[in-house]
Amino acid sequence: MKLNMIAQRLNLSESTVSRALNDYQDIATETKALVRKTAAELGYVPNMHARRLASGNADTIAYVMPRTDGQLNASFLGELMTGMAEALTARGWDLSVLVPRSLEEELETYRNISRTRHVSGLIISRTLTKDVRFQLLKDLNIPFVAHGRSLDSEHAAWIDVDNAAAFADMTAHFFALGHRRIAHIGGPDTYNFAVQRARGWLAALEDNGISPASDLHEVADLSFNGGAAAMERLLALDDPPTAVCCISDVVAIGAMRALRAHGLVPGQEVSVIGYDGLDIGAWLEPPLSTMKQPLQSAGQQLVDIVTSMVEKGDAPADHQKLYRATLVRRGTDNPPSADWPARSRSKIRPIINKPTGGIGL
Amino acid sequence: MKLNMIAQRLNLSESTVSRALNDYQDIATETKALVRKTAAELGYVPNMHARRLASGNADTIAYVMPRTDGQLNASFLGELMTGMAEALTARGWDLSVLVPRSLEEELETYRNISRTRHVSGLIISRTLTKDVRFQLLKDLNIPFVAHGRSLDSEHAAWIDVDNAAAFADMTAHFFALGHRRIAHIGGPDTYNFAVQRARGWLAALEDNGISPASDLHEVADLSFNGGAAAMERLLALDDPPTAVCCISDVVAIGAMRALRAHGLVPGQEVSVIGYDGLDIGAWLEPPLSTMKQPLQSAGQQLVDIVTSMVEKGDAPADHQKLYRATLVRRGTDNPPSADWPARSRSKIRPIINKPTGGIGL
DNA sequence: AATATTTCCGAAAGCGTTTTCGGTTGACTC
DNA sequence: GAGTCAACCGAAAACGCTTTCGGAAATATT
Repeated sequence: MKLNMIAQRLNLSESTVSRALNDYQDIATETKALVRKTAAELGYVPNMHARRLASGNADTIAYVMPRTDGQLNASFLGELMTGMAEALTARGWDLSVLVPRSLEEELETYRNISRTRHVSGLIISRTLTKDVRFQLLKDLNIPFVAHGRSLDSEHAAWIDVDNAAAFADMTAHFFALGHRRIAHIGGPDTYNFAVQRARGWLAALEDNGISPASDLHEVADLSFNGGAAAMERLLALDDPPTAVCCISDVVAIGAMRALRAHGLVPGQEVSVIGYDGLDIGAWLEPPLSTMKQPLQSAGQQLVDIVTSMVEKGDAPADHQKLYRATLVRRGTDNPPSADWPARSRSKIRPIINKPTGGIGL
Repeated sequence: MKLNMIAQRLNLSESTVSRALNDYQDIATETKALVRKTAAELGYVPNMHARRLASGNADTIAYVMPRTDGQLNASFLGELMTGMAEALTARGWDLSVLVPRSLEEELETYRNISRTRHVSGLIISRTLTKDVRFQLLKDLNIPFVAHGRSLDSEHAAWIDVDNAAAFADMTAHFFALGHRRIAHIGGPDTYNFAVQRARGWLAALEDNGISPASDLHEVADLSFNGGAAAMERLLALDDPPTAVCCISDVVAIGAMRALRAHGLVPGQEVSVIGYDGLDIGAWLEPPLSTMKQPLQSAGQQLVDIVTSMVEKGDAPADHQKLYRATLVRRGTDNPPSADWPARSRSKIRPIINKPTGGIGL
């Protein structure tokens, strides 16, 4: 089952067999065929370590998993990883997973990789507005592609959703439905996508001749609780919004809870649209409208890009792709209600809003 | 940055340096210290491929990701992988991910691994009642640990939740609340956990002197739709249940939707408890009660087990661990309602129940 | 017909470790 | 003071493959 066995059997040299299997041009076509046939017969599988040591290529792509901020960014994760793994195994490459505990550890890992080259390329995600990784990876000369842009990603490879367009669409949709007080619950602007989404919302408002009221822009933790808290603040306004653009479905779900806590029905007094297209949204009461990004193939794409950079030495900047998210109307986006905000506004009071804690059996 | 450089610098042989770094007993303590110091100074990092080729150890654990049945087992996935990755990097090992497209492909992958040994151990999950992988991996002599048991797992290493106990607890809890018509929405019995959970439910019924009515045992797809459909069937019964034990939170959420579609409120006319402890459950209306399994550390555990089997050659059967799930009461488990089932039973009719499909913008 | 080109293959030097096997020392035993 | 043992280290052979280089045979060029 080693290379030399198949060489012996055919009275060829090891090197010839090796080159035959690797499709070198200086091997006769029929020799190649012969070698491949007997290789298959003998069930030959090359030893990865030997191959990698000799060639210097690791044939491995590492996915840098975001340090879980606790969130279920996860439904996402499964699809993404499946896509990556499939694309890689089709090529005979390995998928490795890195879960750095801190930024410093992450950067240190990158430095190691650049030394040993035991990973040929990286896929990073959860990009920050200002993200030092871009510069470091470039300096270290490690091929990589980012899932999401950054201010520092100009010369890097990335795929991303057009966040601004998505939130502009979302906002314009609310406008078309008749809404005029359209709020936005965004995220910390260390996340680049948070900045972009806020920008899209703002642009759409201005395009439609609405002067954006700064009190309609809330910043929330990217969590259920964060969404709930932000919505509380919006409801406490003198002139609360009739529609809310939420930075994520998770945040939107928190916001829905806050509405209910005040006896309001999402999509009735206050319309809500989330972002991510989580399946679960369809099963809420009422079903949550959302923007869905096409990430079924994102994993594939990312792998294609980074392998191509590794193999063909493609320039990073040749690989920048922007996708559009599409609106999925499910139930929480409707025209504004006539009797909202009601006269009896005094009834709206902040409410402590925590999910019911678990009680052990 | 190679081994020989640090050897030259110290006037030692490569082999001495190597053994020093690997803590061999036949190297003077002070020599070791010296070697390690200069290794650190020079920023030496061993070449994985060379090391692995020479030693024959791959120092890599592969996680076999379940072919996504579409479900959001994903929040789960994130936690699990984080745990595994952390435990492995602490040891300097790699985490690799396998996503086989079919069973046959999966088995073939295992055969390859047994040849090349480019993976030292496996972590498999989503175990089936009758699961051929156990026998094959044993025959191939590949160290592995399963996340979940099987009929074939007697001589294998595994960690699992006590599914039977969990569903017995759940059922007993319903009984204590006063319920007597307690249904179970289970899964296909190709999944071992489905069998165990059904068994737990059944056992608790009998323990409490209830003769289980076979019409109260539904089998569902492990999906939102599956849960909804199963609940529809239960509601169509002449004597519908007052409480339902659901095999998963996802199924439970589908069931809740079905209840609402009939104007019923989960936890009022019909109580519902799910399983998995998904965070999202707390944000439903009403919040879904559930059984939570302690999978925070499952990844760690799995890695500990499999690495120990690889390194110390531990016997698989020494590593079998059962955990208990705990009830998290949130809102859908309450005493039975007096006026249910109502006399006006004729009102209950099957309803086509699909989530509102998305409409593009 | 002699030379120049291809076409195809073998030899051999790596790739950077690990690991076995002896071989020197110096200390210890009697 | 010869022999025995430890303690410590170096030489060298793997590990299984890739890749460069040169050479022989076959073909094309003039």
